[in-house]
Amino acid sequence: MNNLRPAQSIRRKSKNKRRFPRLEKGSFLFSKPWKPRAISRHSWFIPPVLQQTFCHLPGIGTTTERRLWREGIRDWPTLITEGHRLLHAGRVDAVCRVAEETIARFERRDWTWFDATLPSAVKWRAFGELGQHALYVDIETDGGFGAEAITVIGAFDGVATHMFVADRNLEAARELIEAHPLVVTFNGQAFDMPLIHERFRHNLFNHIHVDLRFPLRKLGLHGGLKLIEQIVGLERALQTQGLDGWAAVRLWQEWQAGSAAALDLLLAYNREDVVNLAPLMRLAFDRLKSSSP
DNA sequence: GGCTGCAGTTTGGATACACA
DNA sequence: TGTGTATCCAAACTGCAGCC
Repeated sequence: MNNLRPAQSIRRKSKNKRRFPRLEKGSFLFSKPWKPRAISRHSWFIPPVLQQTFCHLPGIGTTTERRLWREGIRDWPTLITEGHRLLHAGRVDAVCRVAEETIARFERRDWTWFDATLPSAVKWRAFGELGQHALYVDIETDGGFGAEAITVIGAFDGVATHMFVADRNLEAARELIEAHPLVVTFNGQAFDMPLIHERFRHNLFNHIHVDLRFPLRKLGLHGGLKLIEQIVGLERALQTQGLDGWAAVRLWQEWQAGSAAALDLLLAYNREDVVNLAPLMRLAFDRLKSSSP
């Protein structure tokens, strides 16, 4: 039987060799120090969880993964040296081969490989290793669905927000997205990221993309982003309360018609979207991590 | 060696969902 | 409303162990 998940095997295969910021200490595969940046809301300790992930290996599902954890196997090198006593003999070679490749890809920071290989349900674990370098992204469109429909790309890097507007500086968003190994969105798997990839089609990003919609749903947080924000107690400014994606379309049309205030409000709305993704990601990571053995 | 049962993984279709 | 993905669930499949 083919052990590759079809949806994963046909995904983007980037050979992008761009270099990205080195990770914080705590990642056993990282030897050189990463130059600290400005004070960040991400400056809490975040444990490495991605490196305890085995369910992307052939023949290993969540059940076997949990059994490996129970047996004290908590990283890929240990799995390679001790896995033979816990895995079916016929699978050990294949598992070790992919585990070795996983380590090599991790050392090379080939996040595109992880993005294509990790089951979507566990991509949130990448926040453990890459959370300090996460970029929270949200786009607005003119109502259409296509690369040219993008009107605004908003991004929050944990310190500052960055707004990119069509016909002004939209292309500059590509550089910011390129520079981050972890991109966090809400429903971006189906909407934001396909459009962004189409828009910057001449570039191959190297990042792991976490769509918060699904981790939050695992935690029982159903509904759209605004509803979930209310549930967890995230507040919005008075001026942007009640706005939604369709309002963003209308505001863009008003701006095109000459209303500068409409663009200001649109950017304020998008800015809140991306800023609120950060605490939601942290919440999802903390709760899902604590629910794992 | 062949059969059977079991545990675990994979597959594929239907459905739900959230975005603008 | 169109889009695209994840999730759910049942069925099929794989590999192993035990038994004869």
